[in-house]
Amino acid sequence: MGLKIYNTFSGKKEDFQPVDEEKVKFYACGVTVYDHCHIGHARSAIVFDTLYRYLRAKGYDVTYVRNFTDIDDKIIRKSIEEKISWREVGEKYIRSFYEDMDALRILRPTHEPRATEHIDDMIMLVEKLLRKGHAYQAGGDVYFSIESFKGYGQLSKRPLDEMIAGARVEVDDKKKNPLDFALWKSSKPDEPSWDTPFGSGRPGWHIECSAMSTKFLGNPFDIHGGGKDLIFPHHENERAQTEAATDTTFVNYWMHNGFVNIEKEKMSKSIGNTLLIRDFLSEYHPEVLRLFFLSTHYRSPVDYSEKSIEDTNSALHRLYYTVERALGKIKTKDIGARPYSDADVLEKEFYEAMDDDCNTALALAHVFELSKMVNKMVDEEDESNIPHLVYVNDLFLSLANQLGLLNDELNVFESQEKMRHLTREGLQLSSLEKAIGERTEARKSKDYQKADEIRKMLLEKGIILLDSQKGTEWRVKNISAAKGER
RNA sequence: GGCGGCAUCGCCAAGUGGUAAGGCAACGGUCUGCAAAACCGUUAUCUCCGGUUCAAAUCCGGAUGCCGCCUCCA
Repeated sequence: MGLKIYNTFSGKKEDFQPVDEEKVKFYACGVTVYDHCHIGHARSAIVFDTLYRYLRAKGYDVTYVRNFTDIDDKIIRKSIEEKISWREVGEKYIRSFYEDMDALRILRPTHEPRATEHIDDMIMLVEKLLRKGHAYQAGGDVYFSIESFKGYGQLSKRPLDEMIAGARVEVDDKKKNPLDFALWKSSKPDEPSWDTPFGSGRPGWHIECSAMSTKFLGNPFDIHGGGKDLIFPHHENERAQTEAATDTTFVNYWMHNGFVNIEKEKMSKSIGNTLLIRDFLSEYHPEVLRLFFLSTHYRSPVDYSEKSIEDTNSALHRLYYTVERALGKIKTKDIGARPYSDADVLEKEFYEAMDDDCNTALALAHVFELSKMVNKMVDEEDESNIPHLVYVNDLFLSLANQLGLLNDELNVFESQEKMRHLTREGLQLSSLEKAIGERTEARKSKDYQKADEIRKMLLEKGIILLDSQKGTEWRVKNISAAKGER
């Protein structure tokens, strides 16, 4: 089994061959810390988190670097708005970022450098580019000369002359070529700046990723990832300046994830339809978002809609209940597992799917089939198959975990949702329990009319009652289903 | 204007040459005092036209319709 990765550079799926046989060096573009993260950031983080988990599961020693851009025009603007220093802006939103990412169970990368911690590395890189004639100074700024790098445009596949002709490029007299981009910018008097041999100022946007990826991973390194929008100009420019400076390949595999639309519309600040991760999490369990994104191939656009999220929510519940049922049947931890070949087939297919450019949608299909297999075994009368059940359930859980799913105990998963629901409906847990108690009494005395009234009354508040030998439990009714009835 | 992508069951979504995964929803059945959950069963020939091939959702050409990027953006 070999991993294949779709490489944006070649436009093809390629066999993955790391520079070092055992190791993978992986860089993903992080965020600019000037605001809370939205679900588009979440998608990128989840996609590359999944890749990170999978590479590790395959036995690679992975060095994963994800940066923070903590100096930039937007941060400066925000610091004026919020009347705090630009450093405080960065601190504030880095904290926010971690809260969101931790909630989503995004694993921490190996290194998370901040741009301003590596100003010296950037200065060295700019100096090198000046020395080699790939950059020039103009009015306090330093620009990269794209004509000095013959491969410019190869990543984004744009013919140079047409890009200039297309001419939505800002005209700037200081630049020799309109497509030249800033490596270093002079600062205005009240802006943050660093002293350098080529004048005081602050870094251009692209230079940080070149400097930090090279520092932590060397050249070339294996995988560079980010959102599709970063292909041009960010990654094109990173590539140009790094390869021009080092005369070696910068990156072997470029990976880009697709965008998130909301209700069929592009999510953007100007339309005002951005959905923050924290707002999503106040309504749903974090794994709902992960399962939702993993249900679509990472390179395709995905349309966020309330219905899709509700569907995903139902699907996730099903997986959780499968585990509950299995554990209920297994009861004790002491039962040994006995291999089951039908499950092994699904495991193999799971890995084949993941090997095929991280086809998580297909991999998930196999997880659902395992879920079905577990449920079937739970329903079997014959207890002699329990060791098989133990085996299949373990496999089911481990593959789900590998995708970052089913991390919680069911009661934790459910209780969060129940509390959110009670709050939304303005219900007290105690009064709910009282009503359930009354119904239990009514059922005991065979007063089914009263019992049904209570069931119906609670159903109107989105609460489903489940009677079993163990007593009556309650669950939150799927919201979209509830809406259909009202 | 340039570059690129997409069109598969009611909805979401895999599938790049051999007669279509999975999820959600729906319906029938088992179970239940009634329900729910779970399980079993049922529900598609892949936008249209033409071509290549023994064979195409999958390759080629064309049409139509969506969308993204080219400017900060995950």
